[in-house]
Amino acid sequence: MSSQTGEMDLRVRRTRLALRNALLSLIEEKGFDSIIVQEIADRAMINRGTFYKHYRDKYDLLEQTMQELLSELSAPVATLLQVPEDQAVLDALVHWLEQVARYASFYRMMLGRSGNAAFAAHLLRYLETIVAEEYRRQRIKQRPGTLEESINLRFIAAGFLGVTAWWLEQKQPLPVRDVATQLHALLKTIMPDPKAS
Amino acid sequence: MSSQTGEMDLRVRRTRLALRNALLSLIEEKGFDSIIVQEIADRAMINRGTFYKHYRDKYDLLEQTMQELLSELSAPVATLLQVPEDQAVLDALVHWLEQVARYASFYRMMLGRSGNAAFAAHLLRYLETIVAEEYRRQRIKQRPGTLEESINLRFIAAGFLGVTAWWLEQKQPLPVRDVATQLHALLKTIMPDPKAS
Amino acid sequence: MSSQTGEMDLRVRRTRLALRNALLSLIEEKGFDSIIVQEIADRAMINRGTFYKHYRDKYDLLEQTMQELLSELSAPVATLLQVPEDQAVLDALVHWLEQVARYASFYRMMLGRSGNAAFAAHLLRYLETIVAEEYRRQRIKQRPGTLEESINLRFIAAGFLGVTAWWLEQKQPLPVRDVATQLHALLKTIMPDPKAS
Amino acid sequence: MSSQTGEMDLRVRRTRLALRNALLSLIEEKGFDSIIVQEIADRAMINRGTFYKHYRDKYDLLEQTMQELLSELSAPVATLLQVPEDQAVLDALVHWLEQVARYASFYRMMLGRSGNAAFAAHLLRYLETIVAEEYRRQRIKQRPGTLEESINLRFIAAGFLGVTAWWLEQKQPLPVRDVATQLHALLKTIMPDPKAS
DNA sequence: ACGTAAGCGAGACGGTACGTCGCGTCTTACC
DNA sequence: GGTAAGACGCGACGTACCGTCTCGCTTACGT
Repeated sequence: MSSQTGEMDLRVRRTRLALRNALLSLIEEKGFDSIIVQEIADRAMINRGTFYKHYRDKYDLLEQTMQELLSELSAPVATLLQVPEDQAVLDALVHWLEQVARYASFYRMMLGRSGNAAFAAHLLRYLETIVAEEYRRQRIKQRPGTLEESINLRFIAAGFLGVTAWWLEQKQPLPVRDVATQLHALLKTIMPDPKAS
Repeated sequence: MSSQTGEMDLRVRRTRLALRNALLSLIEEKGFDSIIVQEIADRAMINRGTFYKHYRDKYDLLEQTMQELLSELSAPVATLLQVPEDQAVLDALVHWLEQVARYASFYRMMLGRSGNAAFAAHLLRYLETIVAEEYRRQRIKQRPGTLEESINLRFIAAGFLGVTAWWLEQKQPLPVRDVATQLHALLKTIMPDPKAS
Repeated sequence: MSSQTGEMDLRVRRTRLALRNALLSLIEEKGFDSIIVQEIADRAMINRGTFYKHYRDKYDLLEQTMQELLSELSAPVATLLQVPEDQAVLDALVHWLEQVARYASFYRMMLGRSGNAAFAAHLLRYLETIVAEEYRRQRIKQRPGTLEESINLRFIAAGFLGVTAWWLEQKQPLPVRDVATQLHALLKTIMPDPKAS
Repeated sequence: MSSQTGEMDLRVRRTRLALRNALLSLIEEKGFDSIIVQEIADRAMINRGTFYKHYRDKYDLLEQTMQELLSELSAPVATLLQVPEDQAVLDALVHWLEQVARYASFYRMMLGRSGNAAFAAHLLRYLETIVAEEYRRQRIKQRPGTLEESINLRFIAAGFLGVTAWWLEQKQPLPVRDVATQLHALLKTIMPDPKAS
């Protein structure tokens, strides 16, 4: 049941990959809630019993799949933001949107009205961390832990996630760059200029 | 199965009220998803079969309950915002938070990680409408339907909802006024000053 | 889950009867062990889930069915043996064999090599009681509870059951009367003549 | 999968012995039916897969184990009965009971209410052969194959097995000699005296 | 004594059946 | 007509064993 990726039995890795992909494609088609384990197993072309050898239930599979997607996001964003340039933030935004776009239908479903609150909460928490770090990086003179700061952090993270969801909802896809630019503008407006404060 | 409130059989109104309250209290205790119809019926002290005489399923009951809560919100907010004063916006914010606070545990659950995406989407849509009207009221010089405007609207509405959820998550309740003030400040920062533009 | 026969819901009685008959016919065809619950339900044309509303598992159903069959046996045999005639014993034997013959295929299976030990033990115990009563009726001068008596009782009951099983195993059915007569002869040989002792 | 004992690989013999003993001890503890292959393997301290290298399933293992036990019985009994003395029969009875006693808990389980019909049938068949030979040895004037003879044979064999099971059921073990004597008496009563007929 | 085929441990996998749970529908009888 | 009581069909759940199948390691046997 553990999730090491490296040194495992080939069959195990094959099976888990198949399950992961089955889940993703099913979510794209009909959302998460209405999926039943038999469907996942069918699509992955493994036996239902085998599913339970690897995951406790469909929520467990979702959890682990989520972790993997998130870890594809985290590292590069962190790297980008190490450069203290204004450009870095824009790059990070672009990277975020592009990454989301890679699994667009998946994220659209998970963030939509028949989506999954836990998933959104997970992403939200992640975004909050990023924004918090950015605050610190810009040495913004808000005492951490302040009421003011907490509210601002959550406001930005939630707004950010909201716009991402909005972007995914559009019938015809809007260019990443345009959305990133507008988000960047919003962030600059809302994040107090360190020199000015 | 219809939802008129006024002229119905007394027994019917009693039954529906009991079901509504049962649902609310159960959501506060364990969230919506894990609730089963039998529990609602038990707590409402009615027969399970009777439940189905009134509602298609638990989602139907939630839907109708949701509508009722929302309609308690809408009217006053609309009224408040008719006054073209800066103060009006703050009042509206205060009213929103107070209203949410009346059913704090309910909203906390529905907006939390084991919450319900449809519910959140519903609220989000409502907030977006309010913010859009406010934009129009302030005659902000953004061409409606623009990319820019759509993004800003969603950003603000989502940020707003995010902060509300954050507020509900706090162990010890923060004063409505403080949160409203900070939100007001954020809104003033982010909504372009009509005179300046 | 209780087994009252009288005052129950009509549907319940219909369902249980169907299950009982399904079980009996299935046992005749393939023995008890290899039967699965789904088969019983299929043949009784009820849903598998409903089966579990009435019986804990297939063993429970067997148990209760067994009780019913046995109670069809007991009463008349007891009555017959109340007459202190030699003829009475023969009559009882005939009745026993005839009763078994009514469900011949069922008993054949349950007493055969793919049969069920618990069932055989059940019958054996019943026969032992009958024989013990007969001993008492004939005022046989064996101190009850003696080693001698216990062994004799068991020997007769087991021999009796063995012959019944043997009779059922025959391809072409032997006349009840012949078998009963021979058994009667054996019993007279083995049961010490009260006058002689 | 074959069962030669002599010339096999040491490891194979070790493994099979371990499995046989594991089976026997498990049967003593909980009867045969409820045993699962994993348990046998665990107790024998071999891998479950290895079990299937040697036996088709647990019934196969039982079968072979049974054969071994039976062959320990047969030979001496046959020998004893060659002597045409009355004493020989008693000796054979004693030997039978003693042999059964060596694996008392095993036989107790296999012949008890949670026992195995196939096993009992097996023993019964064996006993029937013995009794049949004894009939022949005593030149009893019953035409073989008669209804009368068949019934008597089965009656005696079944009675015999029944008493053996009864003996095993007793909490405190009764002396072999007493039971053998009583059985002997029964046999003499029931088997028609050749001289007299 | 040693190389090699066999035995074996470890464990993934496809199956089948289990007993349970929750759903939504229905019927009967009561008020 | 609104309810209570509860049987029923249905479908999914998570679990338990089954028998089969690699894959390497280890060990007894034959030369």
